[in-house]
Amino acid sequence: MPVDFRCDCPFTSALDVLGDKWILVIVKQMLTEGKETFKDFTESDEAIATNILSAKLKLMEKLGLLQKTKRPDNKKVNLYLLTEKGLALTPILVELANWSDNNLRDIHPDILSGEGMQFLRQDKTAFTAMLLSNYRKKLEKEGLKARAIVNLDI
Amino acid sequence: MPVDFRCDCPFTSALDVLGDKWILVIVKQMLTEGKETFKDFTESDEAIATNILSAKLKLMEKLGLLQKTKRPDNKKVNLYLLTEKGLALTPILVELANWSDNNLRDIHPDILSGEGMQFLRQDKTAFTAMLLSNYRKKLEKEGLKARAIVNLDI
DNA sequence: ACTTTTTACTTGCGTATTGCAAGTTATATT
DNA sequence: AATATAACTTGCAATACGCAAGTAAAAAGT
Repeated sequence: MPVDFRCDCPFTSALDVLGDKWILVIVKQMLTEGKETFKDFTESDEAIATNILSAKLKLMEKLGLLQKTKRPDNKKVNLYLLTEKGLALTPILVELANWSDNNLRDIHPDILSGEGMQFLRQDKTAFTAMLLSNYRKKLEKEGLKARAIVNLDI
Repeated sequence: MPVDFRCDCPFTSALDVLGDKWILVIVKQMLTEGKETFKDFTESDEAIATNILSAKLKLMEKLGLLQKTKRPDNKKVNLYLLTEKGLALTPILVELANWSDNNLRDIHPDILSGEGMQFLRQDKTAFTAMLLSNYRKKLEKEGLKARAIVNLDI
């Protein structure tokens, strides 16, 4: 699974890495739902299978999108945390959500329009900045406080 | 192939539709390389297989991302042209290219840095607007002029 | 101390998507 | 009328995805 690039186009190369059904969903869950452990991800709405989750987390670590660590007081639970390279995916996610909001409702009427989406509609840039700032705050606290939930009910 | 949605999350729903290796590449080729016929797509750098191309074009038409038409004087050649819903994907593509430009060079050093990418780096918004405006100009001419190339050598 | 639960996986197997090569049909060109 | 071109389809191999079950190590409960 070492990602082979089709050509030198920056658009296509991004899709060689991100063009699947799971990687960006996992980033979303970390960024907007505060998920950080293997268990967290398996309990999500999207219901990722454990074998795929395992493979994707490994790949994402290899790609440098996330880092695998542990809390000093717990040898069992692994923490998966976004790196800067992973955090840099935020604007892509925001554009994806924005596109769904504007263009997918005809074939999928139940798409959520919660507080988060309304914020996004008003100010995309501020929404992106908020997600990043929340996650960075969470990272700072990591190791001390057990959990700094970022859940926004998108 | 009727796209089934995993849940009601706008992020995830976008990926249910766009989360594959080809749809956004096809949109990119239309938007930045002036591709519009079946033949055009098969001749690309990315080398999409004809069976996959056929399936994806059908799906994209069904999703309303593109429209299939012909020129009045030619019954053989099909034209695939982006709709507004398809054009609305432009900001996503721009963010993808921008992410590659900034984060993928370590594992893929040959990523292009042409004129287009330099424009993108300087002003993402203006770059997006330029792509859209170029494509709309091309659409206007369609039917009269044979080809309004948008090729930017990204 | 020892039994149970929790977490983080792996393995096996079936299904779905992707990819290659070759073939087919209709239209256009010579 | 013969050849070439465009737009496909079909068959089959390879890869990715998905479910269910099982395992190992650490933590929690008694």
